[in-house]
Amino acid sequence: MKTVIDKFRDFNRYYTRILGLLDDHLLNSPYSLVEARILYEIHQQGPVSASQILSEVNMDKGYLSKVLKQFAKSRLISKQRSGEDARVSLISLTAKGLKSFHALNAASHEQIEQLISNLNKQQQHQLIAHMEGIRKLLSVPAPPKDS
Amino acid sequence: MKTVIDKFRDFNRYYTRILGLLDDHLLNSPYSLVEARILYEIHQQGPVSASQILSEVNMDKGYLSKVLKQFAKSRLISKQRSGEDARVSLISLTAKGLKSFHALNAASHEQIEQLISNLNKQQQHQLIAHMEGIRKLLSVPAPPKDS
DNA sequence: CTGAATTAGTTGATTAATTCAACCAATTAC
DNA sequence: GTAATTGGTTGAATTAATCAACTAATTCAG
Repeated sequence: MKTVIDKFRDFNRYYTRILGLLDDHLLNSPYSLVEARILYEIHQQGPVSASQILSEVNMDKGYLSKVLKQFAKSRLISKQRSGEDARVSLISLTAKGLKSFHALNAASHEQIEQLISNLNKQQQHQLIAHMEGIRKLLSVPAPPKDS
Repeated sequence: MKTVIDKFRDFNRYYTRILGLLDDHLLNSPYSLVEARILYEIHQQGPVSASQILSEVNMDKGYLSKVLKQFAKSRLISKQRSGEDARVSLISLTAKGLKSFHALNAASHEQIEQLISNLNKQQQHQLIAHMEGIRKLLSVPAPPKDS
């Protein structure tokens, strides 16, 4: 009999594949998965510092710096020095960057739409309920020590 | 209000991160995520051909060939020509490969254990139920055309 | 049967992705 | 004020991944 942990790992393999499929299709765009994710974060968080992005995305800061440099070079983002702390640059999407983001977004949206196209409304909501259930459970805090 | 698709994508970002965390920790091993996955498939499927692995894992066949070559060089796997079809090699783990696999496996197991350590039995089963629910829903087939 | 097309897998060349440590400049802590 | 820390950049190096060309074995079509 499979243990809870085995089943968890089964799901991880399964979902890795789902995510992989989505990426592949998304890759009619010139952006890699992480680039897309970075664009997303910049879009989401308005003017944002590199370290704020890092705290969301979990990657090497040197690498992020290079990706951002590329983005700046191709005019997807603009940087503005923070008044509060002159070390940090606040990054925003340019109009061009926003456009790229929207294109990516639409492609990704379409992929998911495809994926759930066979589900009726009720099933779709069940699906989301499962996802939210997982998140909730995986963020259950440790019980307080009764010291 | 967020749509079903938006929520689905939220979950994808969330779960990407979960998977990323697991990988990172797994990477006290000398193996990359895909290498680990390949070892897993060889272990799982007994003597297996490269193309069978490809059908599970979804990667470039040239790249897989190189990874397998490395594995062979470091004596993790052995190849044996298939009697049925002389083009295919059937791949198995050597004793050394099995040992490496077990080490990886134990590390991965431990990670998950950690992740669910705050959950009681009932919550753990809920978690698995959610995962299985997702799998089931995402494999709902298209309705037959009533032609 | 015979030649054309397909399939399994390999290889070399090339590009893309990622890491790493050293580093500068600004800020905070002592 | 000086030391330590933080935000970010850079160059060098390594690793990962792609791609097309290729060999050899197999299948398919006539």
